[in-house]
Amino acid sequence: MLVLVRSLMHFTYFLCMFSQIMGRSNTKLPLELIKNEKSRNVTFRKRKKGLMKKTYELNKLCDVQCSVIIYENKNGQLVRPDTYPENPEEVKQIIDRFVSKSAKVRKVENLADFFGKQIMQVKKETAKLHQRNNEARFPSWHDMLDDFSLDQLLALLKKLEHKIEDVHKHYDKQCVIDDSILRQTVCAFLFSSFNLFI
Amino acid sequence: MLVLVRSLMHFTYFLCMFSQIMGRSNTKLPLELIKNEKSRNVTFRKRKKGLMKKTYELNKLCDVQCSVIIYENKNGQLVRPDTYPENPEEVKQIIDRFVSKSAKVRKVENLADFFGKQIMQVKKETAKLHQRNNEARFPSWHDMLDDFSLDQLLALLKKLEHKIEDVHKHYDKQCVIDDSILRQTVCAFLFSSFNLFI
DNA sequence: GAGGCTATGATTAGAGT
DNA sequence: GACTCTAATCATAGCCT
Repeated sequence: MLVLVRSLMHFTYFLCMFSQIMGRSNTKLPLELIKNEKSRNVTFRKRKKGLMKKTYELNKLCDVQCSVIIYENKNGQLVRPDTYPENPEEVKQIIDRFVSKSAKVRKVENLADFFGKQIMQVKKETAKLHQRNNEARFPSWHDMLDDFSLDQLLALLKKLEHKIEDVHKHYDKQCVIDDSILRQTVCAFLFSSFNLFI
Repeated sequence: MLVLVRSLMHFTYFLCMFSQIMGRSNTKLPLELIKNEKSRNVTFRKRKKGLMKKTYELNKLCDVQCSVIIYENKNGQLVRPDTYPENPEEVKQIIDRFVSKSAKVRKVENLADFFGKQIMQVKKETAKLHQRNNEARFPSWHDMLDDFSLDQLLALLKKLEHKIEDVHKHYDKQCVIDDSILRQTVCAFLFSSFNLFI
C-alpha cells in the first residue's frame, strides 16, 4: 500500500518536473551575487526571515545568547538594520561583550576621554593665566582677530556644523545615519580649535 | 541491475522505517530547551554551523553586510564567541554601526552637549578676560602660532570640510556609504590635526 | 512590496562508528 | 567530540495573485 502511494507520488513528481510548471527549478542556485535585482530582493527578504527564525530556534533550543545584525545594501540608502533580537537594547547587551574586547573601540572611546582631559587641562591653565597675568595684555590678540576673529572662527565652525547637519538631514530623510560620532568629532574639533586661542 | 539495487535500497529503507531504528523520528522537535545535555550540545553545534552557512550565503547572494555573534552557555565559563565573519575586526566594523546608535548614542550626544557647554563657558571667560585685560599678553600665543597659525587652522578647517564633501561625493557616486569609514576618516583627520596643536 | 503555492534541495534529529 | 547514515522536516526559488 505504502509502496503504491509512493509510486504514485513519484509519478506525479515526474509529471510536474517534466512539464516544468511549478516550484523550484531543478538546478541549484549558484552561490554568487544574484544579478536580477527583483529576485535578489525577494531572496533577501525570504532568507533574512529564515535566518532570523533559525537564530530564534537556536536561542530557544540550546539556551544560548545569539545576535544577528543585517544591513541591507539598498541603493543609496542607509537602512535601519534588521536584528535578532529585534529589541536594540538586547542586541546591544549581547554584542557589548564582544565590543568591549575590541581594542579599536576602546581607542575611539578614549578619544572622548582624551578631549575631556584636554578641557580640564586648558581650564586649569586658563585659571592660572587668569590669576597670574591679571593685568597681562593681548597685544596681538586684536591683530589676529582683525584677520580672523574668534567669533569668525566659531562662525566658520558653525558653518561646518551646519554642513554636517545638512548631510544628516539628507540621511534622516532616507533613514538613519549615525550622527553621534560626527557630532563628537565636530565638537571635539571645535574645542581643539578653540584651545588654540587660549 | 540498477533496478535491482534500487529495489534493495527501497526495501532497506522500508525496513528501517518500519523498525524505527534510523533517521529522524517522526515527531517534530518541540521548540523548547533540549533537556538532554548531550543531544543539546550536538544540536547546538549542528545548528550553529547551519546558521553560519546561511549567513554566509545571505552575504554572498544578496551582498549585504551581516554579522552573527553566538555565545555558548558553557557552565560558568567565558567562551570566545563564534561569529560571522570569523574575523573579529570585520564583526566589529559591522556592529559598530549598530553600537554607536544604541546606548552609546546617548553618551556621545551628552558628550556633544558637554563640549558645547565647555566651549560656551570658556568663551564667556575669555570674553571677560578680553574685556578686563584689554592689553593683556599671552606669552605662549605666538609660540603656538609659530607652529600653527590661524591660517593653518583655517586651512585645516577647510580640509575637514573638503573631506566631508569628498565623502558626500563618494556617497552620491556609489549610492552607498559606509559611515564607519566616514567616522574613521574624520576621526583620523581630527587626531592628526589635534596632534599638531599639542 | 506581501502573501500563497509547489517541488526541490537543504537541514538536521537520532542513532551508530 | 567528529564523522557517517537516513528520513522527516524545513527552507526556499520560481511561479502566481
